[in-house]
Amino acid sequence: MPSGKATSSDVAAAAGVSRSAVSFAFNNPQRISAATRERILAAAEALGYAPSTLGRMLQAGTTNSIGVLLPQRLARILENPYYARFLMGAGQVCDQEGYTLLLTPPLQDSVLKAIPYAAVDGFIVCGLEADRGEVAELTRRGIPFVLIDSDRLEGAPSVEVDDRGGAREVTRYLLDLGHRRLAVLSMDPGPAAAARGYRGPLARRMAGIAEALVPFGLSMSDVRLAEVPVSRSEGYRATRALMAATEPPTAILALSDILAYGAVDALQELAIQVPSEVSVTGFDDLSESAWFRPRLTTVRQPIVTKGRMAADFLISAIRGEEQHPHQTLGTSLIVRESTAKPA
Amino acid sequence: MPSGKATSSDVAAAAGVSRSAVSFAFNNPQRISAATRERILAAAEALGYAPSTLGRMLQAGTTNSIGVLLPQRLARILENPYYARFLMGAGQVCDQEGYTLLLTPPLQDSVLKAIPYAAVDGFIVCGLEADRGEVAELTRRGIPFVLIDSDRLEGAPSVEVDDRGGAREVTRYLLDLGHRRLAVLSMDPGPAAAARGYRGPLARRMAGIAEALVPFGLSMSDVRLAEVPVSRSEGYRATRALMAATEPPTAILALSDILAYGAVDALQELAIQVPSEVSVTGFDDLSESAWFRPRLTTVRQPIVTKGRMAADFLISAIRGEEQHPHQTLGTSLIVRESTAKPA
DNA sequence: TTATCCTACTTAATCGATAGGATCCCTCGG
DNA sequence: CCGAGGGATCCTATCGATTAAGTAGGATAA
Repeated sequence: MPSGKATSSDVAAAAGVSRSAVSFAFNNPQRISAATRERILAAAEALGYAPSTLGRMLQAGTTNSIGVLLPQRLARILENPYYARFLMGAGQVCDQEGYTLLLTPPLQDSVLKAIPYAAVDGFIVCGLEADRGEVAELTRRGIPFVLIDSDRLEGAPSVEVDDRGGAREVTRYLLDLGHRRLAVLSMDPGPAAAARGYRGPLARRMAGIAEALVPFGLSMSDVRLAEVPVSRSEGYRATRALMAATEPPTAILALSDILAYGAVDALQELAIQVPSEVSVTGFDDLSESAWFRPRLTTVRQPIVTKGRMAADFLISAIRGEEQHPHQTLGTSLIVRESTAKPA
Repeated sequence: MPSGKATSSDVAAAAGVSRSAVSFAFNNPQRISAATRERILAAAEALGYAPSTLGRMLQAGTTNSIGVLLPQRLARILENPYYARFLMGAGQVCDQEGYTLLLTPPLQDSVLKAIPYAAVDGFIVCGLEADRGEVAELTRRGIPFVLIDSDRLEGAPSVEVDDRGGAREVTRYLLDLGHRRLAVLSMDPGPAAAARGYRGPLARRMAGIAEALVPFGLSMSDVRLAEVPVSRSEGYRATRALMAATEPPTAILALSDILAYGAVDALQELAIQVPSEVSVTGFDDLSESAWFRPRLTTVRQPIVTKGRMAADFLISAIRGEEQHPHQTLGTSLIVRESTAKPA
């Protein structure tokens, strides 16, 4: 048997029928006699025939697959529990609706280049910061998409989070406790940030922090800022550096739980008590944060819901139901045990 | 502009050339004059034309995508850090080779049904326990695949782990420490297990445990066994039940780090000291386990390497290079702080 | 007996793009 | 002025399946 090569024509020839008959045998049994159907199926079996996925997709014009356009390489994305949870939310909807999930990382470092290589019915576009070439490209291709972790954009559905409010709240909380020497442990905004300033969630969080500082007569220039890639070890390293300064901070406000974990690691190693000597806060409220010791005070954002909603919006768009829904999800401050009044 | 509807014929008509010319303009510039090319590209731009992904794939016979055939729904898979790490390994290779990664959960609870809906060049097949219908189906379709977390099978490349050795080693370690009342906290083998017995990694781990017991004059009937779905809270619940027994175990041997975390949670809540009163071991050595308190003693399996290797084998198979490589990866016992001699 | 209707298929168009080989046209040498 | 050469361009088969529309043959009804 010529492995994997049998086509519907081969089966048709073997069974002495036309290709249409073969198709009917598989998809439309009532349009063909039982006897012929048997004959066709037998021939198919003998030849090891299975209908080509691509052929069917091309004809049907649908892939039953949704793409996730990622801002970074897979290896980086998947080591981040944030994305795991986000994908979980999107996955819930996919499970229900029978879609598969195509992870599409940049191709040759270009998100744009990756688009033509993904056979999907629509995209969830994650945190694109740089230019908006992607949006134009998707629009011109007529592929539905939903924006996530980006800036709100008319004409495109999106799911956003109230990052600004969350950041404002946690900052105010620390200030209310009496902290004045704050350090912000932020994710690396990438090389483009110098030129264009912050974008998306990071911009909103920074704005929220700045906002909260005002009533206390402080500004961003009064807080120490460390920008590092999101990983526990980077959080650790940055915190060690931060604490080595004269007048080290009394509170570390991390913009990601992962970074906060690293900060606590560093403090523990330096034998600095959390929270009695230094307070630490996170952002995200990953499930691990409740188990973490000390239990982490953090800003909860509904990551799973975000994923679910993005997938929901996308599927609506694919079906041509809704046009351009926007949704902003709330955040909430979860006070646990990693924060206290300064010594 | 008729959004997303422009085809190469439309462009050809608009530019006054044939469809081939359009194709050349995009893929084979040297076969066409610069002037015509410009004209075609201009027409394409005006019409909002972009070559159809599916069309190209059908013609090229390649999708640049590899599928991961998953044994459970996406929502379940993605909440398990084990899979996140595995996918990360596979993702590293995809990044390098320019493949996308298609997550393919069962369709209507059937792994088999999901296969025809995935347009991929090959599959990584994860932990299929039930029957082997999938292998037959993939073979008949002529799609390359690699088996993971399964039983070794001639005629199909696979990447396995020495689960048996790892389980034997950790069991012996606990016995050597002096523990005699062991509890095994195992993952739920699913409904089929009653009829067919254990399969794959679980079978091997159980065998390893049994093997280690022999020299000490013990057998599986001397250890308590709890089988639960892999989640921290299930580990917690099972452990509470385990400890409520008369003569509770002095050591809990979990077959997954996640379950071990849950076990420690439960013990801490019961104010039972780990490791001085009860020892706990895991399996996997997730990166969190080194940060966990007490630092978890566990069996390390090279999950990321497994993912990388699976993807490597698969891509070799897709390119028709290697035939049916098998690889068995080693495990190693990582002794940390969650184990000690019994009181 | 003939018009009518089904059943069971077949024919052919369609989904979009790619590329081998044929064809066209221009230029240059003889 | 004609033929050869060569670059530009076009024709058409192909990838593999689906499905609207058409047809042959038999059964049914008038």
